[in-house]
Amino acid sequence: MSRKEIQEQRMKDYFIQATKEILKGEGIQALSVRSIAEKAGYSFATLYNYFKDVKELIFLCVKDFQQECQEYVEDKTKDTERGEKKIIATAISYAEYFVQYPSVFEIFFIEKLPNSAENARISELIFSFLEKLCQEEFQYCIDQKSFTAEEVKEIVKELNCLITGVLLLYLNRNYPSDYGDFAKNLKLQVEKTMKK
Amino acid sequence: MSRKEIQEQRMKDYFIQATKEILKGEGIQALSVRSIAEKAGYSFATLYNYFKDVKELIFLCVKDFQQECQEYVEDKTKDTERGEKKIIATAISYAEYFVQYPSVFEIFFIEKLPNSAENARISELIFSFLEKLCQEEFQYCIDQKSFTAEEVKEIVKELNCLITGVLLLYLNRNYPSDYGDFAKNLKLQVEKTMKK
DNA sequence: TCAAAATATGAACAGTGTTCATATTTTGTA
DNA sequence: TACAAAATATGAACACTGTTCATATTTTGA
Repeated sequence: MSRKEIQEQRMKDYFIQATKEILKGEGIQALSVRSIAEKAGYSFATLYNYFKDVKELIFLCVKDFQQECQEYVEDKTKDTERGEKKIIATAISYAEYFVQYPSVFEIFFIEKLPNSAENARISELIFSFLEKLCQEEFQYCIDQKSFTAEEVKEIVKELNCLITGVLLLYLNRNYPSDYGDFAKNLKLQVEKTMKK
Repeated sequence: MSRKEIQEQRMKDYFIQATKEILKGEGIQALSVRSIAEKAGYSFATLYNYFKDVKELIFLCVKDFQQECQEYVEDKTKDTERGEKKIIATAISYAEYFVQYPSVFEIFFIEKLPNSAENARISELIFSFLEKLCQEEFQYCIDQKSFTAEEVKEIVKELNCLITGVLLLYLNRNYPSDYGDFAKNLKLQVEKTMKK
């Protein structure tokens, strides 16, 4: 990276960092071009010298949040025995992360992405993320002959859709209204999906 | 209803009708207090003499859309044989309706509801809607002893979460990117859920 | 017919994202 | 070191958003 590129990336990181902090703290309803710039210590207009619009900035946070989520999941599941149990624990921890940071769920699944080749890649990053988290463990299951590769493909898709829906209904429609019920339901359904 | 109440309801209906038309036509991104009022033939300020805010107006459309969706589903499934097959057809038609009207999906599952007793009722209306659509047929299955009441309770919950997730990923993250793949996946997963 | 009540309305406000001309700073050369 | 040129930061302005409120208009009833 040239001197210039380093400096430019540093500027971008200030804005990205500010965006992440607001999303994890005050939440997405507090996020605006002006609030981001203020937290970064610049004018809102400066932001436009580094990003084409605020959506670009927002979606640049996805990778960082995924990294953080992955670390959360790995820590939560590190003592779980390998195989099916670990996959279940991974899926549940993945969901827990979004309950803890609802605004991250919004960015990942709700915030609109204008159609473009770049955004298609971001989209893919998002919807293949759970698969990525479980990949190693599913491979282990295939090696152990507890699942075929074909079965795994279907299960991953189903887990992904299921958990996304469970989260959306809980976070946006308060269903179930109690967190305990949500967690119980999540566990039950994830286990069921693994059993089929 | 008193004369006054009739007139007031009529005014409300003008705004509700306008809102529904915009949502089904130009979509939610074209929906604003001013666009609704213009379509209704009044000033935007008049709207506030009948609704406390635009959210109240938007969520008053839910019942109408559910009615419409129900008619769509009933028409699509009227020739399907009773029992499990009809439930599957119902769930798929339900999803199809939202693919046809993505803005209705937004209202139902994405648009934020401020916390209140009134909104809790709207929320319940939404997340129990699929159950309502399938209720009669599930009862038939219970009577036929193909499912127990306990099983039905779990299956309904799972169908609900699953379809919500499938729709969210398709409509907001273009996953899968092809409608055919979406429909195939939807069918497969609904059938799987019924089989467990 | 006319006062009183009900209703409709535009101005105004605070917020949003974005653009652009300009002020400021940094850079490289003379 | 001085200065012109390029790079960068910025506030004003614009077109939107939802909402409030004083006021203009219409309807009602005596």
